[in-house]
Amino acid sequence: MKTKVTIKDVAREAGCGVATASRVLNKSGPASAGVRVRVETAARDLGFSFSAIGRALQSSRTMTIGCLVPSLANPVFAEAVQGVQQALAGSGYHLLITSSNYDGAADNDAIATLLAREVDGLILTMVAPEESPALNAARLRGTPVSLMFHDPLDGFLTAHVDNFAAAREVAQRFWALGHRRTAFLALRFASSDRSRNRYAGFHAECRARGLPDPALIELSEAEANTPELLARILASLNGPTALFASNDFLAIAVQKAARLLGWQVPRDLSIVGFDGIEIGRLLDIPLATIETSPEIMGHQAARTLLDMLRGSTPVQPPPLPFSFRAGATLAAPRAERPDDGRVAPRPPSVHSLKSHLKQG
Amino acid sequence: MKTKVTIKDVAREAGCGVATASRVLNKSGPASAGVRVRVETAARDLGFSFSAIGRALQSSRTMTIGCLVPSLANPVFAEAVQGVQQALAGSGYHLLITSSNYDGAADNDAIATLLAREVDGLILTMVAPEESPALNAARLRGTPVSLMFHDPLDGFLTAHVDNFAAAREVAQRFWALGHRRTAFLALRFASSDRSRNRYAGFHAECRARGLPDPALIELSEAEANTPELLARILASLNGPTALFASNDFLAIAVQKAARLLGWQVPRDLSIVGFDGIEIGRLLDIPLATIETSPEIMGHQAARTLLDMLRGSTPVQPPPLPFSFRAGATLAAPRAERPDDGRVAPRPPSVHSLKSHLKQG
DNA sequence: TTGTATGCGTTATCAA
DNA sequence: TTGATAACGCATACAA
Repeated sequence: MKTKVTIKDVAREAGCGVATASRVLNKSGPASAGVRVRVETAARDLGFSFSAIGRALQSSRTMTIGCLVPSLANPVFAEAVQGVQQALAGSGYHLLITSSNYDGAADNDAIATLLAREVDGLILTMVAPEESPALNAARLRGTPVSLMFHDPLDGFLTAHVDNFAAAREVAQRFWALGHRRTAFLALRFASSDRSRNRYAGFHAECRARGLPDPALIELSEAEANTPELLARILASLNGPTALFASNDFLAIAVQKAARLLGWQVPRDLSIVGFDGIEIGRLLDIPLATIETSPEIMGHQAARTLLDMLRGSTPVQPPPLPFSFRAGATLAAPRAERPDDGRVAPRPPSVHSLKSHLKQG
Repeated sequence: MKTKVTIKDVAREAGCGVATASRVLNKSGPASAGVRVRVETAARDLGFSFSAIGRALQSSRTMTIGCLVPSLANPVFAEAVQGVQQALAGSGYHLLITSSNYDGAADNDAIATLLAREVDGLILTMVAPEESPALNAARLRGTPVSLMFHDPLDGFLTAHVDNFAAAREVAQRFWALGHRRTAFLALRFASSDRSRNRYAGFHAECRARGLPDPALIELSEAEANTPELLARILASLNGPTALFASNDFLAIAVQKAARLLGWQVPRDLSIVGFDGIEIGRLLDIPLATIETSPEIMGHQAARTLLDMLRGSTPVQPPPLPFSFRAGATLAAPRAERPDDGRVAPRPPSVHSLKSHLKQG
């Protein structure tokens, strides 16, 4: 019933010493045929299974890997975790998963907890990896760390896509279609190096093409989740014809908001997202987006970590590929200015256009 | 430094015994002011933190809870896990998360592994809880178990919604709008008690209203993910005017397929989903669905488990509320047909299901 | 081939 | 108020 059966019980039942039982069950040493069967049947009869605790204490390896992501509710991270799990399957390692809810302090707590559990390695996506005490503690302690989603950092290896380059491609495509006034939409811009790098690339390419700097809009949770609020923000912009959303959810939300304003996508506003979540394909107007593979990212991060655990010293892998996924949310702007006959209520005068567009 | 610093190191540094150091750091016993500061500074200087392993071995409690879900890629489960995490926050317990990928065998392996880690409790959503050896092992061992999503089972407590009743409500609404020929769409029907119960409720209410039995369509992964294949299946049906999809993703996918056939939703086909995922609200045609709260479900499951761990013996909580979320995918059928509801050789319902049908 | 004894990090017991 | 020690479950060095 409530009794945990240990190797000692098995040994007693089999009439041998614990060392012998251990050797038999682990196939780690010699044992006569006789005692072998006795031990094995005893183990089976008693329903014995090894205690990971005892093993960990003795071998100073827990065979556990700690994984931290900002949120599991975001399918991008959930998929990455799936990729990690898959890469770990059969390796003997198991995953201890935590999420920080995009909270930098929780981040550090979580890592500290994982370290206290003596995880053998860490796979992390953090809010602020740059100056994390916990990350330093891990390094000090000699616990291998593999990052996901982050751009290359310091002495850490990371599985990532080139956010900067991907964002440049979006700008390039906007430009090629004839868009001139653009906007960049982000949630948690300040706390996400991904968002920042995407904006940086977008901005850089706009400059390179001679476009005005994109309008940068950072949304609050409330604004992102309430189409009416988002619509108001959209309306206050200087009539961009193309908008780059830092992730696909925002891209979908902004479409909803545009609809509230009576704008048609892509006629009145082209939209491109980021991530390439599956649902984007199924929408009435399939979403144009940068397609990445979080699952492969997780897979790569896990493989890198396994390499470290195996004793080798892997090098920083190149960025994972991304691809532009065409979609009906992106098209050429409806008409050449100056006289854009959009019906939507919006305040801009021609003058305010140039003066208002500033980088953020 | 690869050196793990233990309480022994702290004691040596502070010039006291390990017991004293333990008492100070745990505030679990008397200690003179002098030794207290010495221990505390030593611990800080050395960067000491307790080993969860050592603690677990000594106290036979790991302060870890094992959690198994079919997949983290499904936001419904991901949200539930979030709810679990939230309920556990501050309780001192941490989560060991695993997923089975809807594989019944992996299910059992996963639980066995969690038990080997001596988790203090389990929060589970399984493929086949009814006859799981691992689940029995947990019970034998005395490890508290709390289920999520499953309907009440045997001697286990579960956080759930009344799938049967929710599905009846869908049928009732179809009926009230004048629909007569209906269909039920499911993925992994055979391996999901949720799907089965939803069909059972839908079927029962159709009967109760005098409607023909709904057509039951079980999709393969490939069919669910390929609009063309799904369209072919839709076309082969007997012209249902209303379709109940076992989850929101299917409901979205089937809209895409309908569009391929030139059908308009809801004019030619009404669609209702299940789960109430957020994205459904943002779609061009907002999805009518049964809204549930996986997060609250996870929260409840965790609280039930915490009660058990605290030594009380909670009772089975009532089903969590669900609500019908209106959406533009549901409307009255376009026109009445003369042969309404009782002509035409329709594809028979799967007979083997009848054994699963619960009474209303 | 086998069994005994030791140590892993911690806490509880108990004697000082 | 302290500290030495046993115990937890396991693997292993070493002795038999």
